[in-house]
Amino acid sequence: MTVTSKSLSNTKTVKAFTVNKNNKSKFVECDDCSMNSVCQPINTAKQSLNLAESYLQRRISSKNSYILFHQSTPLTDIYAVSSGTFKLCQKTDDGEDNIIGLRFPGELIGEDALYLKSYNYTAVAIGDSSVCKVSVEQMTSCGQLVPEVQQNLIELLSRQSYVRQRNFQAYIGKKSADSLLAAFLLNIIERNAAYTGSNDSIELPLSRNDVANFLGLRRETLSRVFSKFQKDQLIKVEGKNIQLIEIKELSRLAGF
Amino acid sequence: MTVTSKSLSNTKTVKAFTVNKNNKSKFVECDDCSMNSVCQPINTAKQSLNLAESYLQRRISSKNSYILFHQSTPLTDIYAVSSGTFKLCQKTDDGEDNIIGLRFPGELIGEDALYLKSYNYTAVAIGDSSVCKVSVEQMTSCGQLVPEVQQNLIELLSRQSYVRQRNFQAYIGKKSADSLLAAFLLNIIERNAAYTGSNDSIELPLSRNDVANFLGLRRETLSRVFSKFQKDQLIKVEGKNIQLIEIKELSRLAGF
DNA sequence: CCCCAACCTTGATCTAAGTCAAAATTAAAT
DNA sequence: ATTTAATTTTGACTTAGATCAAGGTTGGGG
Repeated sequence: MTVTSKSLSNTKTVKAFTVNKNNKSKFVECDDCSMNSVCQPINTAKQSLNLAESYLQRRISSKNSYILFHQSTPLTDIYAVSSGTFKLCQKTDDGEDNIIGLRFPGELIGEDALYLKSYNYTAVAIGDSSVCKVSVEQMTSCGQLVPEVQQNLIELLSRQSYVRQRNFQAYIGKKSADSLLAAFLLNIIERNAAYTGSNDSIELPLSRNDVANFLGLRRETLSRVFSKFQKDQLIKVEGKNIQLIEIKELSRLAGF
Repeated sequence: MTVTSKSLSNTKTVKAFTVNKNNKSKFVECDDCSMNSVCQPINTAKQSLNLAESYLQRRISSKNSYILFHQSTPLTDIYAVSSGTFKLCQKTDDGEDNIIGLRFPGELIGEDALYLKSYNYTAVAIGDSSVCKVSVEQMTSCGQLVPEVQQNLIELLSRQSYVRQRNFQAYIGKKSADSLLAAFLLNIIERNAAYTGSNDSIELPLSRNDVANFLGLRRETLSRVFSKFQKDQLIKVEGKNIQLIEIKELSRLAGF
């Protein structure tokens, strides 16, 4: 069962660190986290492994604009967002910061550096956030002793492979502002659904500027599309909260 | 060294199946193939594993328009292109075929289905092509016996994670036809460089229509940009052959 | 070799997004 | 609470790409 999910570990999911749904800065449930496969307790016939002492640090908090790591520095850790949001940025030649990805609770950051051993973007917290952190070096040496660790890493990577492909598909070949925004809203709400418990609304921490940057639109254009979507009763916006009203129509616009 | 490349296997690379560089339909060198890590001979202290008999089939050839697998069918195999090109397509609601990816020699197809266990696009050969094929089920049972197989799968997935991220970055946030085409040309030539031996030209098997579809442009627009790039002496086009002349300028246009 | 079909290019208009400028709203700071 | 700064929205105009239409190429089959 090399590439099957839920390999061994009938051990219970770690829920000690999650708090209630009403709390604004709640943490994602471990069950809903992409890191899950490599940070559940591992009990084999021979030994029980204390992850915290081996390679795992849970729920490290960080303030707005905190930088997890810088572009072009050597890989040391991979992270999972446990609360808040992170943006992944690259500097362009003209010094502009380009947002090339977003990460929400339960999603990984930096795992794509496993191959080249160095990060190829800068990861920045948007608002108060927190992460769980896995030391690659330490996990690696663990993996040599405990095969289950390897198995779990395979699960993590194959799941992530799927997530990335899906993300790519969401945006490739889209050009119109309408379809881009529709795809964006559906994409981020889906990615946050397990965490927020809602599949039609989100508390969007990004500025319009950041969204426009990510989608490759001008902020004025994005603003107009937001206005149009509201006028046409496709979405409802209240401050940072965005609620989808006509999901069918938005899906059609997005080409899903 | 769980996630390090070149784990064990000091065994020689399989080169028996490659032919000379001048041959039009040559096969990619195994050294340059993403599948490499899982299809090299494995010799452990205890046993020598015959991959061909276990889970691997080499160089299965296919003609133009051959379909490797269909969207929404269960995962059975993952493939590496050994010659030719494949396009990954999804049907849109209005019946149109949407190209959401391309795969060149040495690249994987279908590995992103490991997580959900079903393919989420249709893979179609463009021109005469061939693939190497790994049976997931068989490899999986092998992995339970031979830990090196697991290790090799980790390498494969982490490398692929990087490749995908890079691919995503190439297109996200790009809107202008110039930057899209520049990014596309640089991207595909880079991805083919090891295979073709050239880092400034390519024999592009796709129709303009397919390229336009993939980039989300109209074929007329794409054609105009091609014309402009030629007029400005950025590229030279002769039939299916495209040669980059001003790589610096193209990189600037692409925002790299 | 010629014909037909598929593919590619070019031209003329139209439309959607970019640009520039200013007003309005929201957030931060004193 | 009031001022100031930052962000967002709206308007007028320009430009790049889409659309519609026609003319060229290329390539395979008789």
